[in-house]
Amino acid sequence: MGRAPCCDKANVKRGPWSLEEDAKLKEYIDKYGTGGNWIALPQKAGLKRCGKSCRLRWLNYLRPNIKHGEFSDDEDKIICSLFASIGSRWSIIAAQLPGRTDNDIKNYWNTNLKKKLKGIIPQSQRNTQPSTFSSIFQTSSSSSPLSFKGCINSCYNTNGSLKGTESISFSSSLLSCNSSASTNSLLHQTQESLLGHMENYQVKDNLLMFGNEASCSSSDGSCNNQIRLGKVADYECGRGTEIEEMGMQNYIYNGAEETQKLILSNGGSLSGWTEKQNGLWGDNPLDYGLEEIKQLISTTSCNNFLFDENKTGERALYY
DNA sequence: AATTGTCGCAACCGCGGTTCT
DNA sequence: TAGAACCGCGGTTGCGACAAT
Repeated sequence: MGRAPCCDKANVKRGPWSLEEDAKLKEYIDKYGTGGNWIALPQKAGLKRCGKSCRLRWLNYLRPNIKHGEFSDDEDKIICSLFASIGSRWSIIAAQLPGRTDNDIKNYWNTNLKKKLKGIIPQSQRNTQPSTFSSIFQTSSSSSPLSFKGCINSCYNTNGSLKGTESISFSSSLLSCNSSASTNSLLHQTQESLLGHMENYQVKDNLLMFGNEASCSSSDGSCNNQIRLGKVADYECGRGTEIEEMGMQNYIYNGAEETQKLILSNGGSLSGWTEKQNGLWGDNPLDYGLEEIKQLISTTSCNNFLFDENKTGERALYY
């Protein structure tokens, strides 16, 4: 048999902690420490609380040197940088910010930082935006281990048609190497994602289409308002690994998190795709510039679009 | 002044890995 | 070695405070 149950759930108090409870818990831990056993602690301390609740209260509120209140710009930057690098691993992020708790940072992120960093223009301007913008989307599926993010950068003329060469890029931290199944799944989800979130696009027969089909007018039959969604059937892990697929040339970056890039193109050459030495491509998350972080941050928000009038051309997004 | 809506944060829930009997 | 509890984590919820109408 295993251990005895940690607490009688019917007889433990829940909800906000009173000053008296705080004092009891603090006094007990100051005197005896946690003893490495949170479950036994409340009884010893004379508290009618679950051990789990005591632990949370202590770690997030009562323990010494906890910082409350405003986050500094430096803290903002560190949070953003680390989030861009490792995602929502709040405990790790908190470890880099003395006095801050994971819960604190998580709340701060969800309620302040995301909004602070996002330059979201009103919905009413989306479809009439005449200049360059980037559209960010993310999708995830509970039925699949894949969770990926990506962006489409598009230049639109004032009439809403697409202009210039466009590119689309995706990244997935969970995509396994040389797995065509994963790749297919990714592409499938990509299409669903596009269909679900990109109101200005449609996917038909593996073609991501901008505007309407009638706008296809090239003399050679090719359409500059279409992007072919193909699969990168085979690729290698490793930073700087060069791949070629459908006439494009790009790099796959394999960082500490096994992050890899799957990049799809409209079939033409993708000039401008190079391995960056700094910024987003950097190894050290703290090397990220704030503007770049903003872009990264935006990718973590489901179903939201970020419009950036100052950026043109291709850009990869990853985390 | 009363009502409704929004925001921020503390606390809870559930899951996965670890530890213990 | 199996099974149950413990621990820590990230996601979500509930509620009080404040703002807008």
